[in-house]
Amino acid sequence: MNNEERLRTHGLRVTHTRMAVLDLLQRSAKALSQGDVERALPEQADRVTLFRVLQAFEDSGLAHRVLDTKGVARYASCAPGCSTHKHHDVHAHFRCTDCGDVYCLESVTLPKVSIPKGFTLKESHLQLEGSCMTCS
Amino acid sequence: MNNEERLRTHGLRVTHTRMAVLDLLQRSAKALSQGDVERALPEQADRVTLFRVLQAFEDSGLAHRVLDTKGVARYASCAPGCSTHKHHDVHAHFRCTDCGDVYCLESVTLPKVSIPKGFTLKESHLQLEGSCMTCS
DNA sequence: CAGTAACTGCAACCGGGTTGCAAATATGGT
DNA sequence: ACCATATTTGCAACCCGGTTGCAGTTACTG
Repeated sequence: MNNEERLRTHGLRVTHTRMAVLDLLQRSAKALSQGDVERALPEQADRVTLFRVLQAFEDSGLAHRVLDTKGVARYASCAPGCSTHKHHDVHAHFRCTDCGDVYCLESVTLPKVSIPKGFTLKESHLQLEGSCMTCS
Repeated sequence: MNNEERLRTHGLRVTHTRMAVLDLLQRSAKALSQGDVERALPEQADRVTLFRVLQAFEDSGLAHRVLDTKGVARYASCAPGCSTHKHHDVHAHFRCTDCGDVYCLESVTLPKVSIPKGFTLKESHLQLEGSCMTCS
């Protein structure tokens, strides 16, 4: 399935910006912030548009969102199985404390945990920190 | 050891604001944002001062910092064993997706994980999300 | 190819994080 | 108790990411 179909099947219209951003996310090994996307895009788009495009991607299940060490949102393209509000974002994330980059580690599986009563667990995220291959 | 000694042994001068903030953090079951502290404090202090107080607490090992679901920093008082830049912040954090509050779960232990080569692991954080006892 | 709903761009606002500097204050020595 | 000094505070100001409202533009439907 190409990106055009992918947008359509997630209920989004096909526009230049969306195609470009989706393409960018899929090529990237790291999760990208809105600023990263803004800089990487050939023709520049309004930052609000990029904000809404990334927001739409997350809502529709095309991308998932992680916070970097600074608390800034970064986006990475989802596995094909994800759909609207049903993310399968069950992998760990590695945040480099030197460059701030975020990588998705598909290989690391999440542990089962038991939590105190009164709390209802919906999701768990494992965040690893250290140096990435280029910084260490 | 009382809070005054605690400040001194961590190399910080004893001031009204610091005493108040430290007291506040220790009484709270949740991690507090700078805004939370600002609102909770009896006599109001400048937001920059609070920012620096919390920063100093983190640097000196009096408190540790977690990001909430919005990426905003929240602080919780450390275990007595923590010292300058040597945090023992090895517990999991529970973030309530309804009210945004963050709780430290001392009971949940972190799993050992193996990461891809090229990466150097320094810290790991387990973030749990769901509803807290008051929201669920 | 016309109508409509969706998307974009702009201006503007918000709040957290951060710095530089001058005034106030905690601490150690006399 | 007082002085000198290094630390801490308050203020003004700035940056940046996130967010909204609205008017103009564009993608899809029939």
